[in-house]
Amino acid sequence: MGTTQLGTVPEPKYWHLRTVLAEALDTEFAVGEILPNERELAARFGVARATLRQALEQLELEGRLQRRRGVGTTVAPPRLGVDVSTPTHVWPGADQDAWQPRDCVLAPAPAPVARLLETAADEAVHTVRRVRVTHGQSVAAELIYVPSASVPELSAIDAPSGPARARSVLRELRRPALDGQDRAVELGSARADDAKELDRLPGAPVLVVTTRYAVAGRIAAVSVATYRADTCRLTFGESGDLEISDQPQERRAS
Amino acid sequence: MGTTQLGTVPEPKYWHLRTVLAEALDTEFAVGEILPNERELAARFGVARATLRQALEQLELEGRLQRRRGVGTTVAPPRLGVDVSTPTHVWPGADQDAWQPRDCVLAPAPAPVARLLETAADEAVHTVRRVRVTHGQSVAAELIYVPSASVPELSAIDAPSGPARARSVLRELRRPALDGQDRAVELGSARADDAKELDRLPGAPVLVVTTRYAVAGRIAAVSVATYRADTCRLTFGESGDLEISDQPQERRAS
DNA sequence: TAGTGGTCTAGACCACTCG
DNA sequence: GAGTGGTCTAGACCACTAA
Repeated sequence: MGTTQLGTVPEPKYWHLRTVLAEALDTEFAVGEILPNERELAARFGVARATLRQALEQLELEGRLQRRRGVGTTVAPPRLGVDVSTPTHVWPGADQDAWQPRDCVLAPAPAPVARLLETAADEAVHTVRRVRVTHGQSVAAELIYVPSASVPELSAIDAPSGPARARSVLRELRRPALDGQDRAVELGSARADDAKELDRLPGAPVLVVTTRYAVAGRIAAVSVATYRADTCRLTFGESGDLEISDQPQERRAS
Repeated sequence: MGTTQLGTVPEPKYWHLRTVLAEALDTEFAVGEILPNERELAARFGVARATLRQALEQLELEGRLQRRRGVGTTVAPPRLGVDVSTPTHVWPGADQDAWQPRDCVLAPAPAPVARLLETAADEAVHTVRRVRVTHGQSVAAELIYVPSASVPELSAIDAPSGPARARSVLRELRRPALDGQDRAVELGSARADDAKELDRLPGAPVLVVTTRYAVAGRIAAVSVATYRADTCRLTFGESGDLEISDQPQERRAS
């Protein structure tokens, strides 16, 4: 038996369909244009609607399509480059950045966050919720967790809730000198509350950026920001003008 | 009308199933354990197999499950933290890093890459392929594109192809002084060749890290690295020991 | 060869948007 | 109310793995 079988691998229909559609998007459609509806596309390609949807899901995951219930499927614009790099010693909300404070509650953090903060699982922490808006679009929702022990002054804030309280907490947060921060990016799916904020359905793919803020050698705060994976490209450094949105074509073997 | 309707939103079955399964994973299963097969699980929960699969797909996307055809569905270990931060002035392959050179060809770059390099779409560029291995696992596949003009010495390399040529090219690449680099992360789906290298099926979700290398104010090289999104968490800075793998629980509204 | 996940079908109904 | 995408069903067959 040969080592590599060339013609014997039957490509799944939905994968082939994805390729065909991707080429059509490049050549026959403009950004924002509406595609024929799923039932018509499925009929046109001679496949079941579920199969056609599998191909569309791929293209949506790659940021090339946008689908909205009740409206239709449109050709997505290139992904927005969103800068997530920060000066090492700057707290969130330090200056007029792109974030809009939404609310702040005092509640126990989720278990994984509590582990990062090295607090008891049931200890209440200040939780600021804010949303990042770029080009008129909500691209990220963030939760910032601050244990009371990190910034004692927080307990003196009297605004009961809402954006006002969130702003106060962020202001007080700037008191302690920040040693540094580090960051991790991973794939996740939007929880119900984030999905609503981002105008997506629950389960939509998101890029989760977890940041730890260190003060005096300890983690003083943790933020978990979820970015829309379909419309965003996270940039670090001065790479805001990067223009990679298309998938590279299939390469030829050597 | 009230501002928030609590019981009126019928949660999709697959989403509810995802939650139930996620809790079961936390409490009843150990890492590596094999779940009952899909047909049995579907029967147990009284749903169609397709619906059950939708829930499993979510959990796989979140890195909590691993599914292998012919084998079964197992509980995934926490995601590997993979450091993707680099000193600003260091070329790839500069020292003994975790990458294994595979091959190098001289071929036209994909259109989006050519745009980044500011080369003609049909101009042949040196393309190094290498694979990143951590803990005995292939976690990323990378293509490094270097136009001949950037490093003239490359044309003198005589190794025809294979890892030897790839190593030679990476060695010559270190000649010009690197001004700096910048980086972007976005969601993509694995092409056939990358999927094979990463032991995944085509279309599997990947985190695409695009790096531009600047020399004398111009982009001298571009690398596109695709990381397995299911098993990897990309870390920047000293955050290698971050331990966020679970999704935060649903939070209570204020 | 038995058992697993992966693909595919042909329907049905629902939730949402918009004219 | 018409049209869209989202969810769901109950099957079928295929590709792959391992005993």
